[in-house]
Amino acid sequence: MRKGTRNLNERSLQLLKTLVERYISDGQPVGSRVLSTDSALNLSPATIRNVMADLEELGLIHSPHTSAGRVPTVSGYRLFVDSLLTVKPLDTKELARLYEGLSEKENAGTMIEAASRLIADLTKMAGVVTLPRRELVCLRHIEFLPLSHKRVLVIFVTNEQEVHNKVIHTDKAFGASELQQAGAYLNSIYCGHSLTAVRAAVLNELQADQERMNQAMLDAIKMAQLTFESGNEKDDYVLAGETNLMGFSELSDRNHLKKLFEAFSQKQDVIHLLDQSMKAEGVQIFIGEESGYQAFDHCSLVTSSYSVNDEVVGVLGVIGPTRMAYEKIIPFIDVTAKLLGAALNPKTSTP
Amino acid sequence: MRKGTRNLNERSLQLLKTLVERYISDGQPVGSRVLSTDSALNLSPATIRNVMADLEELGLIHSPHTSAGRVPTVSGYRLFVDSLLTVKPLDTKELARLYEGLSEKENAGTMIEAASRLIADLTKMAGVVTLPRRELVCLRHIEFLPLSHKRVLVIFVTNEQEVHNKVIHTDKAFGASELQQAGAYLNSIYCGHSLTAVRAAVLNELQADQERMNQAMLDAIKMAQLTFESGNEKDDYVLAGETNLMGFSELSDRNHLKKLFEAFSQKQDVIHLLDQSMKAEGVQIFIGEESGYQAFDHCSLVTSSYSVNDEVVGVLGVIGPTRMAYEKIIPFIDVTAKLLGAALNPKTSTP
DNA sequence: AATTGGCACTCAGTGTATTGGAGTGCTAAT
DNA sequence: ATTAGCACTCCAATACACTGAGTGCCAATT
Repeated sequence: MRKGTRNLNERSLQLLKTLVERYISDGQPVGSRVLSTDSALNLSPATIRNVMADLEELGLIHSPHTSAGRVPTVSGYRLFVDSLLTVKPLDTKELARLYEGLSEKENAGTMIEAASRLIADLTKMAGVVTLPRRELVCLRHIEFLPLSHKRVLVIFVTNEQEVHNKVIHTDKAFGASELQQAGAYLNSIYCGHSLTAVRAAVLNELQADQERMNQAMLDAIKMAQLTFESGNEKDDYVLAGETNLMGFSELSDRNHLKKLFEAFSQKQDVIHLLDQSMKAEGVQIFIGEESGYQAFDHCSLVTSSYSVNDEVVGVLGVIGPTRMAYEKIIPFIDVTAKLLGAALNPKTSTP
Repeated sequence: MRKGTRNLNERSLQLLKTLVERYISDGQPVGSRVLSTDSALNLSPATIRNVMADLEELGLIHSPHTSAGRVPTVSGYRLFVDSLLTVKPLDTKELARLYEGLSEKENAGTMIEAASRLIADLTKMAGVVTLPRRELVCLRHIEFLPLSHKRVLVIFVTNEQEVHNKVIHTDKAFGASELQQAGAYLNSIYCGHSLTAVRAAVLNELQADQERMNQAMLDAIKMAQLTFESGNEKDDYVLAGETNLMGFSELSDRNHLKKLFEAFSQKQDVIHLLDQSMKAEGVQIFIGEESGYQAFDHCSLVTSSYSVNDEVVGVLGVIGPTRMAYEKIIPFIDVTAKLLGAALNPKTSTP
């Protein structure tokens, strides 16, 4: 505490910065000697040791054991990322690959897949991209087909040229032609509206005075209600390059790896985490335990929401070890999100 | 070679059998001493050593190093599985869980998923189930929607209540009503036919004399041709419990594990392998390198095709380390395949 | 007061030697 | 044909010394 008075002056921050940079590039605990030559400060190792002792006391760095160098802690990384980092501009080759890879895709789904794959390939880590939020998507076509036992297969197409389907249970059995009529009716009034709007309108109709509607219209509305009721949107994401993570020595522990992959296949935790970063615009970073999920304890997650028409519709990101090249990854994710948003923009969609 | 004359008599087979059984249950190389007490043969360790030397010369077992016990080789496992194995009847609890888990499912897709999950959970290894072959599936409904740039979105539903969709590129631009007519036409003549039948019929129509058809019919046929042309059926499978494999020490090597998981996510090799076992009826087993795919070098794969109406439509199986309890897994997979086939039988499908 | 050189200390990692135990192969005896 | 006995091999564990990197602290220097 004696030296606590000069906590975090310019110089110690500079040293923390070079320490983190050095550790990120080497993966070895970095000692006072290398730091002395590595930093432009021209200080002797002894001085640096004093500073490092301070940084350690502040919980920014940490020594694996007595005679090892120092390693950044989560708080150390956090400080580095928040205030010390000098982002590197994106490599033009990478930019070109991104640009090329995100164009000329059939529909939103394949685009998302391409984005995830690109992130994984270019970062050599795992890429993840959520599907665009369904609420912001427009209904293009809806249709009902009869099944047995009062069940109906609903098929609906959105403006992203994505086909969704769902089985609903109705009160009574319908024939094919009745269902066709219902579909035609719903198409005529709801086509082009967003799914949220449709849901709201349908609820409204049901609660409103129903006398002006005939039975067929009422049935149609009821089926629409069943189709678009909430709980429907099991948000999903596309993951790519998980196997890249198996190469990192810091994730080599079998148990950690297992936890991580279990989280991937259960999806739930990942979705929660991604949902959080959907709230904020721009790049967000979760370092190590910050995420709050044990499975990601030794990972960092760099995400960015992506938008279509200035409206946030999804999130993409990269998952890797805490020791990752944030200064490159952050701008990379930022740009990728923007490119994906632009590529998804339905300027070329059918009228 | 001196003792080659008494290769593989009853006794040595008996010893091989207990050796394999012991190794499967313990995971430790088994030596002459344990084998002497374990087998009911009442032989001294020395005698057993002689026999083991023979077995080793035949390539059935192998010593990791001079002073370790013996471990079965691939051929050893093969012989064991083919002729020595005494299958254990299926645990009634497991049977009950299987039975329960495979009933009451919405459609084929969820059934397949349930099956895969059940296999993984009950064996503590990885479960894999292919989707039912599309050729044996009937067309129930087909429909076209216009997209921009002479592209058309095709949606078709099969008798399993599965919805498929595909984007096709047409020669000219169609309007919504034209496409609707085309769909109606195709529905009227091809509904209820298997997809292979439809493909064949469509090709036939195109090659036949086209004078009796009007332009609209011709367009419809052409679109059907584009929809069902081969290369369409990207066969797929559902994998569950991959993470279970990370617990096995014999697969702990990071490199092997990575290869294996890459194979899982690329799917291609797995599909080829499963395709092979589709040809044979009943249970098939690939042990270690037998599969021919490097990724599975240290794994065994126990599969069985499953049938609906006496027609093989898919394969299911379990992937685990070569050291697995074959005597339990084999009947388990056998039964699961039969139950899945029965559960998929569309006795309750819509008329 | 800040910086530095010097020094003792700690600790992971490595190499070497030793030992015990498990298991084998071979041979001679039964 | 089987077995007991014995020499041999190899792994695994243990102990020990030694090195090198890095630290903490103190006293000297600026």
